[in-house]
Amino acid sequence: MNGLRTSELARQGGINLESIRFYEKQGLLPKPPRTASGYRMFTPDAVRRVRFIKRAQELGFSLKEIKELLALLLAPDTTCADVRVRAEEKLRGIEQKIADLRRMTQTLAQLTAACPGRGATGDCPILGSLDQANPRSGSGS
Amino acid sequence: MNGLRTSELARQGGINLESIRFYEKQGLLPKPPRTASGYRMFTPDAVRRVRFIKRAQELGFSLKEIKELLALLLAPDTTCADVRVRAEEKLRGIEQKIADLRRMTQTLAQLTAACPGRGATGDCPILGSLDQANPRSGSGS
DNA sequence: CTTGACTCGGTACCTGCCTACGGAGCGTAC
DNA sequence: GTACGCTCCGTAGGCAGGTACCGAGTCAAG
Repeated sequence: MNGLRTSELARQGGINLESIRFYEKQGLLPKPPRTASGYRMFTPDAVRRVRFIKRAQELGFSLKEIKELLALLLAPDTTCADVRVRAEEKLRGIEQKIADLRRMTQTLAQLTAACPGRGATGDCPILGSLDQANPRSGSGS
Repeated sequence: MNGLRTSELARQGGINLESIRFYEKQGLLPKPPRTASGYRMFTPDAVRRVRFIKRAQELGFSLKEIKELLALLLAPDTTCADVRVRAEEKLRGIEQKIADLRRMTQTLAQLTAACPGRGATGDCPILGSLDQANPRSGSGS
């Protein structure tokens, strides 16, 4: 038999062996045929699949979303548009996250800039800001 | 007694009642004195503490880090510099996350731009890219 | 005194993504 | 034929940050 064993798929896919079984359980990898004694026999196709999953993860897709992408991929009547919609949604989601994080960095940057870097904590604008109920991250009205 | 009860602290702090007990267990809130029958009696100070936690969370600090911040805040010999170091570390961490996310959006944006939005999935650059082992997120060499 | 709202504590559950363990069976090299 | 390593499976654990449930006790009003 020339199918890949689990560990070989894990190696070629660059993930942990246990993750293979985990993905299979989650429905991300198709249940492969087995040898008479129950060993999984993966085709090289499975390596592509694993890499697909990894790449999609790197693009910010959750396993759940990747599962949907894979379902789309396999559905005969899926169009490119279906896929693009997912990508665009994800894009917007990530942009939203970036905006959130940027607000955080702005506030943090302002606070660290205002912090003299010495003296007691009582004068620290960072702690001071955190202690305010509703700080405007500067001198409020 | 004029101490706040748990639910009142939760309300004023803007968090769930159960979270109060959770934070206490995690060491984020000091164990408050109790009435004879075991009810927690919080001082108004606890409201500040809860809001501190919430604000720090909004700035991207994990509960673990917030606990450290609070410890700093309470240590008598903490200087402003100690606090600023934390804030700067967090700032760098968040900037790193932003950079990661931006790479994702760039790739996704390129892919969706390249996607015609119609036709079969076989032609879809998005799925195609995910299927590649080592895509350069554009037209490779 | 009873009712109803509140609180207590512990524990279990949740999402997301794995990772580890243990005991059994399989396969191959020597 | 046996020793070693790989594989099987189910289950448990772990991080983060809570949320939910339960039975029992408490408090204040009527």
